[in-house]
Amino acid sequence: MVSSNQHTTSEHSAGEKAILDTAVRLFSEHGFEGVSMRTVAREAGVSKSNIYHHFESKQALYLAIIQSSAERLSEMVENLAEGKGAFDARLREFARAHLAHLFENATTVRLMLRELFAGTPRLQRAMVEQVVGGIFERLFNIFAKGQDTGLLRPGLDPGLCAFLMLGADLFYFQTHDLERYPPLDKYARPPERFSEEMMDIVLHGMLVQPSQGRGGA
Amino acid sequence: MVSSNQHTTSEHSAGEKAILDTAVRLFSEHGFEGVSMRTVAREAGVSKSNIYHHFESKQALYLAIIQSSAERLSEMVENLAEGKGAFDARLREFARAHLAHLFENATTVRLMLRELFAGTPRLQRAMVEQVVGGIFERLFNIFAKGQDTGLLRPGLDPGLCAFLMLGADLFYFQTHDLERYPPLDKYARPPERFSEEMMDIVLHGMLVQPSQGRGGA
DNA sequence: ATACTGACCGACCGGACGGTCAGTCAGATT
DNA sequence: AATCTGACTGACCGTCCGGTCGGTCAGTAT
Repeated sequence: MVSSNQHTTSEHSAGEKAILDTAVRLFSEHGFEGVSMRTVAREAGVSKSNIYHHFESKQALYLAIIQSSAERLSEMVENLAEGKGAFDARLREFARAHLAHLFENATTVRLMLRELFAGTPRLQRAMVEQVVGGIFERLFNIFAKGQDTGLLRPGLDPGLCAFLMLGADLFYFQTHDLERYPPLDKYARPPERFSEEMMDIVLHGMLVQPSQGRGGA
Repeated sequence: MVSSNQHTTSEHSAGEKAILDTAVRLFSEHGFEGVSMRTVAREAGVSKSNIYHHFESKQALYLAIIQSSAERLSEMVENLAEGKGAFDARLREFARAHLAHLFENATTVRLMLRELFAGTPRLQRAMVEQVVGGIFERLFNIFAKGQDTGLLRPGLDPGLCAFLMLGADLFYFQTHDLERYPPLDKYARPPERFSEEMMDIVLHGMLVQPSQGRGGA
């Protein structure tokens, strides 16, 4: 009675949770082929057989992790940055929140990127439809609306604008670990500064009337 | 006498070349852990023992491929785009040539990106120093010179400008295969058009006096 | 002719792989 | 008390892994 709250609140036993947590970490670090079921079992503190009790196969375990990661990311995109403020302020806030979101969920994001860039076509398609497409179209709509209201340069493709913004964030995330090696270390900057300066460049190319944004030295 | 030109011209036997060609293809597609020596041998049309006759270990084979790929990429960067033309024209040409270069050496580039983003710190460092750093600093110098001559907005960091340009190209290269899936397929464009429009956006944000570049509208 | 070399091969090794299975055990159901 | 269920385990299977070894064979130098 005292501790019988497991199946009502979580649907996962303690072992299953340990398996999932360990697997998402290992798969995101070493990829599908780079992780053995024995390693997952050892690091999760359970037997290998126990994993097969909860998941049909290694593929099934991987799929479960990918899907739960995708759902988690999709949910978090909902709270990124919506209607408030001026056009450029909204965009800046979106970029800042998106980049912060990437680093806060680094493990999950790395797993998704790995699958996106090197996974099976089947999963790539699912991932684009369920996760990437959503983020992209959300940003696309902001740009399209900005163009309707005359704030975005008429000749530009809102899709390309969205692509550049998301790409800059993702590429910064991907390369962030490489900044410690020379000669790149001289040019390193923390995420917040990157987001600010990146949007400074991008926006002044996109806006009809480039407002200085932040004071500008 | 008739066909004794092998060790003088290439230093590689036919078998070794087949091994190298096959291995670079397989490793770039499936990564180090995703490729077995048996597979390399079978697809190269040689025995597994033959690979070990030419290379000490799987690691050694992988390293040889990474290094030769790095050298090949470094060489090709030499011929990218140097001094001729106006500031913005040079940058546009650099971006166009760089992107074309990525697609022409897709296999090699994919291998390098894999190692850069998910490899061992040891190799990451070497790669940054020998390959990435060179490309980056070359582009950095173009921007720095442009700032000295008053063509680049004074407040901007040339390093960030170089990062954004290279990042846009590389991110486009990475995501190019994903453009066929909805909803991204609606926004797809060929590399040449991407390079043009991307530079249009980026340059108008970077230049003090944005010259229209190519005719506009 | 002899000796040597480098490219190449088939058979084999110990170990790790993904996966299976019979069975234990605690706790809820009857 | 008997039964059932789901979490969990250790021992085991066949396969594939990276790597080794003894040996063949064509070409070359002596």
